[in-house]
Amino acid sequence: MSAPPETAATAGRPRSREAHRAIIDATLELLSEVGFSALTVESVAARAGVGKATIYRRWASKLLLVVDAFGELPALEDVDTGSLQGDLETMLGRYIENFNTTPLATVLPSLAGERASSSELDVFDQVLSRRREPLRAAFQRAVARGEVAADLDIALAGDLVVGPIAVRLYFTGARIHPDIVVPMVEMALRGILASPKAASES
Amino acid sequence: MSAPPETAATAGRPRSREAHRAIIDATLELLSEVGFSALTVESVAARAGVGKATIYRRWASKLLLVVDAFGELPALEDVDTGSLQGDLETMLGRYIENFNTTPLATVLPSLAGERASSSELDVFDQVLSRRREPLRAAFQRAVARGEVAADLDIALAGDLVVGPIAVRLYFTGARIHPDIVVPMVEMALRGILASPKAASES
Amino acid sequence: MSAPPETAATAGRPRSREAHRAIIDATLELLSEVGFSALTVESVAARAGVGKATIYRRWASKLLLVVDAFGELPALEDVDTGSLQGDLETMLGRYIENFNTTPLATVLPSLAGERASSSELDVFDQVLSRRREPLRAAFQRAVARGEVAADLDIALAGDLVVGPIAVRLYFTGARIHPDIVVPMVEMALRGILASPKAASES
Amino acid sequence: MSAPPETAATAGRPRSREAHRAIIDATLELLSEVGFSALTVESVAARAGVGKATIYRRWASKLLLVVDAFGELPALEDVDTGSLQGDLETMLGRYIENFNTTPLATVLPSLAGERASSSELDVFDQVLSRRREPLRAAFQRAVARGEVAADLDIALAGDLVVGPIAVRLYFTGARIHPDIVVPMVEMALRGILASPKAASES
DNA sequence: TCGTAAGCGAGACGGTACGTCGAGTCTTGCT
DNA sequence: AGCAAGACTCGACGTACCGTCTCGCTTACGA
Repeated sequence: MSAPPETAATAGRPRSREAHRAIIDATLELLSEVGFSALTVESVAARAGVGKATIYRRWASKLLLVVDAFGELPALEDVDTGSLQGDLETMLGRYIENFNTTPLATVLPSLAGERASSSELDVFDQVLSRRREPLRAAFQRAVARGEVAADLDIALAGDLVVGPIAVRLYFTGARIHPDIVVPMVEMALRGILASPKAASES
Repeated sequence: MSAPPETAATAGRPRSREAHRAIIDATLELLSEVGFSALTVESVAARAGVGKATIYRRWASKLLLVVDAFGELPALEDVDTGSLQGDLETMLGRYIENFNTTPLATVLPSLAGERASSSELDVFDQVLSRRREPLRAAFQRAVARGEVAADLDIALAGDLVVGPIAVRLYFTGARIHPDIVVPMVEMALRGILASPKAASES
Repeated sequence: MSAPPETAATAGRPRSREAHRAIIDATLELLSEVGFSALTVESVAARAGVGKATIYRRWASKLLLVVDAFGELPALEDVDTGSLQGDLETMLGRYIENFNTTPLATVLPSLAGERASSSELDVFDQVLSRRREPLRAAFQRAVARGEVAADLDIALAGDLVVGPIAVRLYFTGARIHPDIVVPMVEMALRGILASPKAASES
Repeated sequence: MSAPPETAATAGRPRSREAHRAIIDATLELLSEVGFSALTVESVAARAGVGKATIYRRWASKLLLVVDAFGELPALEDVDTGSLQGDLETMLGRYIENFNTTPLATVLPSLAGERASSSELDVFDQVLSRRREPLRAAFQRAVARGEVAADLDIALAGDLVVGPIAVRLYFTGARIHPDIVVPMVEMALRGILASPKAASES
């Protein structure tokens, strides 16, 4: 992250926190309004009441600015309901709400798409994996509770749960309806819970 | 699609099929070489040995050109092995190979990302749903065989199967290893096959 | 213009002459309306109801077309009043009228200007010298009458008479007022008539 | 003229004087080499080592740029020899030399021709009249000396002297030979000096 | 307390690509 | 073979952004 460094000992005028905030805010506003590919650094500067150099002093490129702004958008939020199904339904239900209340639904695909053809977006990977951390945590709790097999491929299980949302988000112009969460989690969870051994026993 | 229209009787010199092909081919080549966001219409024109106007006469924007070129990249390929699991493993296995042999792995996320913040990509939706049609067909065969419940939500089932691939494609820089297909299909399929009714019966 | 030709003749060039006229007329109209530098061959073709190829079959370039069209604009008109002064005043007076009734005032400078930086306008020279021929003729009559010195540099004399008009036409946006002709001719003529010998005798 | 304004206190980075000079110089060079109508803004930018936007920031069009560059080409140069004839012969003689040493011979007709069909060239008029100022001054000195009639139409007299040069410059591809100056001035001057009154006296 | 080093808004800079337009050529089918 | 229509290549247009670079100013720290 490029938050104003705490490191001291720098001479000269310190970087303005207000400018930093104004830039991030303007970026998020504009992402909502015009989308990612129509976003220009010049418009961000104008909206934030800031010179372009002030932006480039903090971020090396427009992309990295947007990645940082994206980092302020709501991610999966950890919830411990006591059961895996409860955790997943709550977490994903809340997360989906963000698609309608923040530019997340456009920014996330845009950045992911850009990452595919850009090499400078290693940063993006870290942001993404951090954002999915609560999901991993929920699975680990389930393992600890003995709710799922100990040798469960947690990464794959996570992808299975999140997959349908990703597919609809990327491949569909339509909004994702919140009601889909329950059947979606249910179906994915059956696949996850029914370990091969259990399946053969039944 | 902007394939030369079947409508006849147009006055004037007809549009050149060679130019059309050369443009699409150049686009695909350049997508492989430099990726989507570094692709320029000018470079396509130069590579195809074509004037820019000839491109813009056919496609209103770089984006629509790329969508059309994308339409020529390999999609899911229908295979009927007799079992749902066989179908899915074969289809997805083959499809994943394309990520390493075509620009698909960069173009698909790029276009999906662009669609999120662009309104002119309605076309893209049609292309995408056509490309997924074989998946739907495989599920319908399974329904006909009684292999899965008749009231299965086929769209959701499809998303569940494809989801993990999408997640890894979009959110990871890493290549998708072909070996993941078998466990991936297995896990998804367990969720799909274990219908609520069957589960309560057992 | 697309009405079926009345000519009974079969193949060949049934509309050839009409097309030629239509092209020249359209060119002159458009020169009046939009001026030389905004004139496009495409607009001429459209106005004339003619294909571009039909124009290029006759003229090698837009410039040569305009030169030809220019050739149809009124030139100096030979008049024999019996005296040099009478000839010049009449001829120039009439000529100046054309500046207000034809696109001459814009086309002539435009072509002259183009000639300066274009090598293909040799043709233009011939057209120009033909257009000035009546002036030369008037001077030769004056020589024959003994009205001017036999060794008069007729070319220079012509330039002197026409010069002020040229200067005003080229260097001034203002229209040339017809009343200027009389004093202009008078002043030039005094320079021409007062031969060095006559001057020394007086 | 677009010389850097004297107005102070403008925010932001000031416009580069070097860029300005480089653009004008490149324009003049290219005018010499390829002529007016083959001059492109892109080539000027390339030659000057400047972005196109830097040119368009200063001049609204190629035409206005060339007008400004033209303003730096040598004009009539005021000379006071004591006699009108001496002044004119010297001034015009020197001026004609410029036709062979600068792009003047092509730029002047080109601009004049363009002015005829373009409304944005009001600027050009001012440049032209400033350039002819020395001629007017010479005539006024002659009036003061009593060398010519006090009521002489100076504008007309100027046009008469300059006229033959203009005619040959515009209507002839041939170079203007310096030797023509003496007879040309002589003939024009006789017309100017021989006032109507003097003529009637003789 | 004051110099100085860096940050600040503004906006010009060199580039690069955009999407448009026109010149002059070529290719249809019709006459 | 000429014609109207219109697509073709080429190349310039004028615009818009990118990321960098001055300008003339604050603004805080350290001497």
